[in-house]
Amino acid sequence: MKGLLSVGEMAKIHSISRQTLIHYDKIGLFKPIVVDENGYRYYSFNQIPFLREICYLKSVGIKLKYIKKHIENRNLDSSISLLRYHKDFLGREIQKMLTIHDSIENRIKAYEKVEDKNQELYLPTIEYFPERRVVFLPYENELCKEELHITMMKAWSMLEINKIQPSNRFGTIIPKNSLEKSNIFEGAGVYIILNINDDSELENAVTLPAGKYACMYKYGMPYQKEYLCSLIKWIEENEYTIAGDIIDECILDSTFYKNSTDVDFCQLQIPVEKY
Amino acid sequence: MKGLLSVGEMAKIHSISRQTLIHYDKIGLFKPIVVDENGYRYYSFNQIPFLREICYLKSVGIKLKYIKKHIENRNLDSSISLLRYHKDFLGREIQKMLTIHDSIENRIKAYEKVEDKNQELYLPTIEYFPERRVVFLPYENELCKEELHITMMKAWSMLEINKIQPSNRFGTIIPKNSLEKSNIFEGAGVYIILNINDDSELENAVTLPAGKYACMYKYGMPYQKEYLCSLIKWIEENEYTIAGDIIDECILDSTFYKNSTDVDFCQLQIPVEKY
DNA sequence: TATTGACAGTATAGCTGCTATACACATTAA
DNA sequence: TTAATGTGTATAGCAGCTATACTGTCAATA
Repeated sequence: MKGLLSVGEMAKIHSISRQTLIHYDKIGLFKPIVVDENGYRYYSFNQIPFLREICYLKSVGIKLKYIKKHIENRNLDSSISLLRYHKDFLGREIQKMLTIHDSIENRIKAYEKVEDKNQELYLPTIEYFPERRVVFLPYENELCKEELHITMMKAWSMLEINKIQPSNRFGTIIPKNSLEKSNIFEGAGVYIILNINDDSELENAVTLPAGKYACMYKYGMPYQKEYLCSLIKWIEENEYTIAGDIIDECILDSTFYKNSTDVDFCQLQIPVEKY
Repeated sequence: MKGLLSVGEMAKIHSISRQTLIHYDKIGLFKPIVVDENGYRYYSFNQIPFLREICYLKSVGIKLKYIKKHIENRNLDSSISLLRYHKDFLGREIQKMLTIHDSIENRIKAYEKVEDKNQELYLPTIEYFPERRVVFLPYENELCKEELHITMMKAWSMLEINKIQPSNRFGTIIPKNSLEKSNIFEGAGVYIILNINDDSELENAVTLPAGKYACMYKYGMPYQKEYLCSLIKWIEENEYTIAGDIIDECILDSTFYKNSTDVDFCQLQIPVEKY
């Protein structure tokens, strides 16, 4: 048809598919000015800027629904407000993605560290740890696998509710002064390390002090006391004293092992002082 | 069932819906260890870390398809490479979104500028413009509405092919030395301004010089010569000389006007020197 | 004139990761 | 006995198309 463009031509001009134009016609977003007796669609040259604008708005991520609403009654003010709204939305999305990007990077670093350390199994060493801010949640029942998993997930949910990306660094804290009690897990609980740049205010936030820690890598769950006893024995033999609460950090959880009854790969961390 | 968790419990622990767990079962991503005679699903506590990991990977935007592939044969190396791959992907996505964010901001600024300038219609003024880098594409046929739209879209596509976000600042350039010719549009073509931070190498990139321009806002298409003539007359009367190619910038295209036969809101920009 | 190829049309399924709905059955408490 | 709660299945819907299958139109060529 002379002076008009077919679907194919219109599609090609805008580098979109014929089907897309048919789709836009169906949803009423962008209709041809003429449809002939065979149902063939024809567009006018004047429609080119409209389709271009639709394609632009689509390309910046605005939903067709909103484009449709907008394009029907387009003016300078409505254009500005649509773009402002979407710009702000994008800004928030970018922020979220940066947070996730960081979270992944932290995880990768943690895993890479494990690759190096995997050798020194059951071997007591002294390591320095910087200050760590954690969220802490006490166990409510006797410590066992079930209680551990459930409490862990409660702590995890607490972070999610506060829109904090949980790190993969978590474990169990056993209070120093519970070591003398009949139940050494009295007052114990799970912790999850918060990212350094995370300054969210949290009720259950606790700070683990920087300093020297007697450490030991081991395969075993926190409720298996034998490794803890062996490390405490080493501390005494080497003329250190326990300077604070005991940390049992999960380095690789059971998802890394085929057999689901397998235990975690953990690191005991006991703050020490020389006397 | 004792020692096991029902769908509802498992869902609640992980802050996901029952339906989601059923869905994961169906697609084989995460299955209960026991299904009783009524079809009731039961999960073990040991499965908690697996589901947590699935939820984490999902939350950072990894597709279930890839999570499934990964989780079946999970180890330290595969975890690191999955995370690295996704981190890089995210990085690229963030870059794209930043570019779009900029593009929107530029557009908003341009529209805000129009809001101020809308008054001075048909009134010649002198404005200073900084250097502008543009992509230029000559008209191939006699200049008319059709040729203008088609050429404009060709230029637009060129940018898209080179993955450059087109700006909304475009128009027609008429060579200075064509003013004396019988067809003043000889050698004329469309241009689209490139964003300042855009240093892509392009065949058709041209730089419009910084300097003083005699300007006039008008409603009319570039092929309507009357406004151009009137502005040139004003230049002569005010003892300026034309110092370079004529620019006819489209400020608001026809998508801003209800009647599709309406013309664009444009600004003529003619570089001038005082003699 | 018949045939071919490039167009055009319609209808449907598929993608992703669920959510929502409708309906049926099981279990437990009042 | 009834009701509430929990479980099951099946299906549609969301967004924005893409892909496939099948049919019809038009112009040019053999």
